[in-house]
Amino acid sequence: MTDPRSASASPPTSADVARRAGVSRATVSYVLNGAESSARISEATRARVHAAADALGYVPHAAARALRAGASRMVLMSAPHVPAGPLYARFAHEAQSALRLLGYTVAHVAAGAAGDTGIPGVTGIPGVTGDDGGTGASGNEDGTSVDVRAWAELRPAAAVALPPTVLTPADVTLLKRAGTRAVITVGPPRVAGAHSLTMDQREVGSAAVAHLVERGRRRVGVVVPAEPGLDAFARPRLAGAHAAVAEGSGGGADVRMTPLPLALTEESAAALAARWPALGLDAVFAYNDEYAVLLLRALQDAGVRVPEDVAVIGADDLLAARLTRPRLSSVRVEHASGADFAAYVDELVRSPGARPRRRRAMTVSVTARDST
Amino acid sequence: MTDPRSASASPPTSADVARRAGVSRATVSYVLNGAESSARISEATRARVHAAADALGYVPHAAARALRAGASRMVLMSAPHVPAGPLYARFAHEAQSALRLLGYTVAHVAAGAAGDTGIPGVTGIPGVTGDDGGTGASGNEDGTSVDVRAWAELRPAAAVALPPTVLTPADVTLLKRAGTRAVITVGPPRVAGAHSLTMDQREVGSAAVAHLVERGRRRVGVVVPAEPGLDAFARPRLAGAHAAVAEGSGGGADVRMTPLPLALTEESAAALAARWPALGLDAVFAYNDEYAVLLLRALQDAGVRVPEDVAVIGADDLLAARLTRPRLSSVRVEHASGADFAAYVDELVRSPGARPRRRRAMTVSVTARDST
DNA sequence: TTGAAAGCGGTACCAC
DNA sequence: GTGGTACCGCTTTCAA
Repeated sequence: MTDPRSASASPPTSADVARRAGVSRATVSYVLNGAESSARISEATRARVHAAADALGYVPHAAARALRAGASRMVLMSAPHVPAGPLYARFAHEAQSALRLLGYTVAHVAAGAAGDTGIPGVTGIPGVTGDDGGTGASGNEDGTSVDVRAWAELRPAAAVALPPTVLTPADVTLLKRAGTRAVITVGPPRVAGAHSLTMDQREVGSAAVAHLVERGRRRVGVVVPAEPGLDAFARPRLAGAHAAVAEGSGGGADVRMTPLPLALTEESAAALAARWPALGLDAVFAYNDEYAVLLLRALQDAGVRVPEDVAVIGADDLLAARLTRPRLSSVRVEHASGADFAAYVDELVRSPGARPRRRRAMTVSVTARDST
Repeated sequence: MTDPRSASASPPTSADVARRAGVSRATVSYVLNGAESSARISEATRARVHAAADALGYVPHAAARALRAGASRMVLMSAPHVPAGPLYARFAHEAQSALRLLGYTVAHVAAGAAGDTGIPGVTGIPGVTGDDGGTGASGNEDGTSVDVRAWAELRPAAAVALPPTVLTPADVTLLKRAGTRAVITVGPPRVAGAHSLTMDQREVGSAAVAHLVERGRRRVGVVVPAEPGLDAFARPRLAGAHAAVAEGSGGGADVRMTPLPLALTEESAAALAARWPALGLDAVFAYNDEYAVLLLRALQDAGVRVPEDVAVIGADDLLAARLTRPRLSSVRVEHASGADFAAYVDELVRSPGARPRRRRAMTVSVTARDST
């Protein structure tokens, strides 16, 4: 039971516990951390210490411990700027659980715009940043974003940049310099001095277009979300679509590609559908099942027949793709399991000397249904 | 420019910077924190310090600073166990940005199952936890979950429990005892010694059922997701539905309520639709637009007419609700803005003495379309 | 079996 | 204008 007069006084320290138990701080540390190395503490003493700690509601101070230990067991992962898709969220969550099982404390921290560096006294409120008269706020004129400084200050064991976050080589250098044992980027395969888990969204575009070409389509529209936050995914998917035709996966057939900006609103979809005949397309890859469903509906309302007039394929294989008529074909994305990822991180933390490597973290396949 | 021979050596400390700049650690601290109180440092010295810090890639150690300062500017927020909905994600993200603007470092940490306490040496790997022979792992027989201990160890300025996370009174006590200035629960209005932002999902159920009753429906089915992770939202929504009829919002009309378990799969929906006639319902509130779309489709495939035979209403007003035929009515949920929330947190941190209060963080309204 | 003491990296008070 | 220096809370030798 925690002491009733809770809130007020300052948090109990190990010294408080020691005093209450009538022992030294060292003994408290031994008992509470309970490693085999300190098995030589009398049962009675241990009981007294535990009782005192409980009574006081003692919780060790992570910062003090980390400071003393020199290394933390914290894994920092970037939090997505935008509401991410469900499969993506699942991956992040799985990874988090698996890492905790390995003894790491996982924290998702925003990788967003500048602001502050977490300094107790100095807030990021506009107007405060200019007052140090030096050569600029805090150095880092070389492109290192402020967020990464905040990360480095936390001295994590590992730092994981999930898309759409990107790390510059300078970011990686800074983190490593700060003792981060594993710096990992997940996403596009650009190396940067960091280890990486490739999750190349281009493959999604390639697979979609390859499928359409296989089905005999030659004039392919590619929906590009107007929503800015999706760029990090959308651009590579479009690029992959282009790459597919460049490599001539259609057996040398000459395929025409048309990017189609589309916002996630009915109006936008209706507008696109209205000018559809003029576009002269016989297929469309819609970035995502969500966009695909929206477009499909608008096309049908405009009298365009799917798949007769135009083949439609989405991606991510969401439930929504199975609920339309016709049922939507989709590029299914299979992520590496969170457990695998966690093991990878752990391995890297243990042997930080290892040369940066790349691993595939994603495989794609086409689920063909009735819309193509 | 950061030093090329990056990775190897241990991270530079302020002492390293001092040595390189030929000054004392105190001076380094003054220059780098650049408060007006230290305006009496010569311009030349400041330049030398900055240059040294840059050259070394120096980043202050957050733990050391927090230790010294006694208080951190960290806000801990629970990360959802399950992929949360988009509006919810938006709220979380907005809050995060706004808090950063106020000078806080926000970290989302999992509030999941037990495991470890982040202790450097001791992992949570099965088999390691039993070896301290005491009265149990680390005390806490009173229900305080392990996660909260991990939170408390980090000595955050504020702790925010987002649904579906719940905090017990013991959790709250522990956190406050650890110096957390603001402990806030967002979600169901149970107070617990903590401040709270009520976001009562029951209102969603009430609004939906009230709408259906108003439309003259009397035998109402309520879809309850079979997915376990959604309980925290689903249960209160169902409860709210019941409450609506109990309070007789239908003007004393006697309304029958039937819970309908449904998994987010076509099979499950088809099965439910198959036994629909036997259920004798004239309306259904489907938890969510996602479930509503799924059910709507299955009902239509089974020959049930919407809204003639049965009125269907969803919730969350997702885009999907506007893409079905008929278009789906939905309970729209309006969250408090992230900025408001951030301001609330900040206020609480500044005046931790304040008595626990409740605030509404959500308002609901029905968007009537063609399905009811 | 237990205690004393030296730091981990930063900050800030008080001298010089 | 700058440099000592005493902490913050915890871990971990080394003695006793």
